[in-house]
Amino acid sequence: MPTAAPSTKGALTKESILQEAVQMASELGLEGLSIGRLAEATGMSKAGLFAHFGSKEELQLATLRAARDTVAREVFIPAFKAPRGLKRLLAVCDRWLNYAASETFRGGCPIAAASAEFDGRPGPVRDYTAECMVELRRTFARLLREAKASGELSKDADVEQLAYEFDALALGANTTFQLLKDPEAFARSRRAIKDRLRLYTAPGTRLAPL
Amino acid sequence: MPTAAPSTKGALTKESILQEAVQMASELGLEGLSIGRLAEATGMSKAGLFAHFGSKEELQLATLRAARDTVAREVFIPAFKAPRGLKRLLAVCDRWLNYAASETFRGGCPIAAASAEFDGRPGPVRDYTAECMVELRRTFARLLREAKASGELSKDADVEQLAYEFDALALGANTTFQLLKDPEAFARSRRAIKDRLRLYTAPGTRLAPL
DNA sequence: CTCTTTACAAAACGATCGTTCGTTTTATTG
DNA sequence: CAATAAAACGAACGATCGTTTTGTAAAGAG
Repeated sequence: MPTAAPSTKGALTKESILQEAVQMASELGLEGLSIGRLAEATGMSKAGLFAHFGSKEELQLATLRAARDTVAREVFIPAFKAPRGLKRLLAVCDRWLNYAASETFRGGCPIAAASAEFDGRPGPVRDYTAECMVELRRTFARLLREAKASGELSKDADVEQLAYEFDALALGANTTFQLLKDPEAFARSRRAIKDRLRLYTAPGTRLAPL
Repeated sequence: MPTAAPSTKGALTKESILQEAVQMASELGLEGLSIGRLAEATGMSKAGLFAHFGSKEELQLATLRAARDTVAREVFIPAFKAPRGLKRLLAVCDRWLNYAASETFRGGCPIAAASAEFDGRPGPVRDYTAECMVELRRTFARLLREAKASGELSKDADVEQLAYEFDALALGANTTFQLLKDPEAFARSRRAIKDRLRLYTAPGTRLAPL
């Protein structure tokens, strides 16, 4: 659910702060996202900015929520306009890879970055990150299940296994691209997903847009 | 090449420092690895510890080198005792996944963690991390090429593509396990690699130990 | 044993961290 | 307009960051 546009002054600046915050978090991580640096980038005072969140941890959570909203807006919502089943699954894959390849976030998906950063630090930030990460895989699994129910996907396809693999391939493309700056990663992940799906679909099935 | 055991006092304590450093880096990242915290953990003074490295960046690099030595010792060297080709490839996969699942590093592979942490921060740390990451994929590619040359692997297998996929699956297992603490990830990645390989090997080929 | 180098510690540096306190500016409302 | 509430500020807090300086004990070489 993308947050509705608010009108009050406070919520407005908070939005613009978070817009900058997600960029910083995608490049420097949620710890590198320091209040002083963020204040400078937004042209505010540390104290004024801080008051919007009350704690660094809440700023981190708000930043993650903003990133998740963006994913919903750029990936899930448009992809879900495709008809239920295989088409929708491919739309999610396609949109997510485009999202990761785009300049939406200068440092790649901030949620994926946070998941590596906080996987060893228990707390609400870690929990929320894990929830977001699981969301993608669960969506894959659900869409695969639908495709199976409708007969688009073979009965002997292991839905959870495929969802796991697609998840690893999507995230892997993001990681590889950020580290090596070589966009071939996206093509490779697309190809892997396509190849994998072909094994469980009727021969000649169109797998556009992948 | 694991560093030979040194004898001088300084090199000895430096080794014990790095032993603690890789653990910290695996849990908290290379930035979370602070000199004060590391000094406390090793029972030394900040200054005394610092003198061994001269800068934080050099400490980070030394920590990465130590982690890479461990990977060589626990994964590559033993796996390379397997005969060239498919067996050796499977040995590397198997050993790497065991390494990621083991308690060798409390927070998972420190190199994988560093690659997510530094992919947006240019400099020698980022460069070295990228080099280490590429090493795994290049090894996969080389072993696949050998397997292809020896006829173990079908002529129409895309070596680079498969190496990419195995890389994503190995790294993905590490990431997923660290975030969700569910060891099923390793079994899933093993299965995915095995399934993928079966497509390009003669029917009935043994894919132990995976 | 002596000399020299190496290894470590204690203390302090300036910078930055997250956070708090009062105050002042800016919006919103009656 | 005046009254009230919300938003932003400047200054300072203690803590920690990486780093430097200075001094001393231990280790290695002759």
